Amino acid sequence: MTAASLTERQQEIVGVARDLLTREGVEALTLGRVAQALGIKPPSLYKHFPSKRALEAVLIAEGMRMWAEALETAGPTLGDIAAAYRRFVRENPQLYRLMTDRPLPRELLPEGLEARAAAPLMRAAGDPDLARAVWAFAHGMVVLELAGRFPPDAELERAWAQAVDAFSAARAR
Amino acid sequence: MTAASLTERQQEIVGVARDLLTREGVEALTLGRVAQALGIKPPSLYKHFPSKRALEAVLIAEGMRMWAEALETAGPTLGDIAAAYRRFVRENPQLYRLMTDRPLPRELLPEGLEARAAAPLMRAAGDPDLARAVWAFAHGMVVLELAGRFPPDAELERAWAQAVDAFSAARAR
DNA sequence: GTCTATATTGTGATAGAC
DNA sequence: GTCTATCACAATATAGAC
Repeated sequence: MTAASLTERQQEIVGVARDLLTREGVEALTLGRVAQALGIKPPSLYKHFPSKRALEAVLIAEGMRMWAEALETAGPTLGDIAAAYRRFVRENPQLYRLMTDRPLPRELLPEGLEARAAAPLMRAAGDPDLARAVWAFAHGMVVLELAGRFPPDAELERAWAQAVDAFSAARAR
Repeated sequence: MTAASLTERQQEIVGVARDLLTREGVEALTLGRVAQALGIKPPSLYKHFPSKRALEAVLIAEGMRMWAEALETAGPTLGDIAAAYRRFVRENPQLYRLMTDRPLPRELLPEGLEARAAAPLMRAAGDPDLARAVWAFAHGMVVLELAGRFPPDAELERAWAQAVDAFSAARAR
C-alpha cells in the first residue's frame, strides 16, 4: 500500500496517526486515540483500514522510505552512514521505535523496501558481515540511549567515533 | 530485595513466574497467568508482592546477577566477553528481553548491581567509550537476531568475529 | 493466605442501522 | 462514511469477608 494509492480519507487518518505517534509515542497509537483525534468513533476506522496492523504498516513503510532516503543521500563512508542513521533516529525516535520494536509486518510492506533501506550500509561497509556488525552497533546505540541505559554523563559522541573508527579500519584491511 | 530475603511463598511465586517467562515469554508474564499456575486467584498475589513491578524486579535482579557472573567468569579479552554475552542471551532470551525491553526498575534493584554487571566489559575494553560501543554492538546483534531482522542466511558468526576483531584492534591502538 | 466482588481501564474487532 | 451496540478479552489493583 503506497502513499499514492491511499484515498484522501485514508491519508487524513494516517496523518492523524503519524501526529499521535510523533507526539505521544507508540503506546498512544491506539484506534481509540486515532478516532478521537478525528472526531469519529473507533469502529468507523474499519471502513478505511482492515486492521490496526494495516494502518501501522503504512506508517512503517513511510518510515522505511524516509530512512532509506536518509541513508542514500548520506556520503559514502561508514562515518557518513552512521551520522545519517543517528540523525534519522534523533529526528524520528517514536517512528524508529514503531519500525524496530516489534516484528516487521513484512507481508504488508512494499516488496524490496527492506532491501533498499539496507543497501547504503551494505555498500559503505563493502561486506555483508561487516555491514551487519555496523548496523547492530548503530541500532544498539540508539535503543540503549532511548531506553535510558547509558549513564547521564556518558560521552556517546565518543562511543560513536570509536566504533566508526574501528569499523572503518576493519574495512580498509 | 535479595533472593535470601524472600519468604518461602515468595520464592515459590518467583519460581513460577520464572518458569512462565522462560517458557512463554514476557507477554505471558501476567498476574493472571502466575496465579493460575499457582492454583490461586490473582488478587492473592498482592499478599506477597506489592505490585507486579516488584515481582518483575526480583526476576530482573536475578537475571542481572546471572549476567554479571557470566561476564565475570569469562576470559579477559573482548572476544571472551562477547562470547559470554552471546551465550547468556542464547540461554536466557526471554529473561534478557525482560531485562532490556523496558526501562529498568532501578529503585527496586540492589544498589551497585547495574555497575557490577557493566564492570567486566569496562575492564576488557580499557576505556568507557569503547566499552559502550562494544556493549551497543552486542546488544544490537542479539535484539536484531531475536526480532528476526537478519536474513535467514546471514552469517552472524562472522559479523560477531568482524566486530570483535575491529574493537580489539582499536583497543590495541 | 486465600477468597469473592469489584473498580478501572483498556484493547481490537464485528454486526447492522442510518 | 458514520453511528450505536456489543463482543471478547485482558490487565493491574483494592476492599473486605473468611
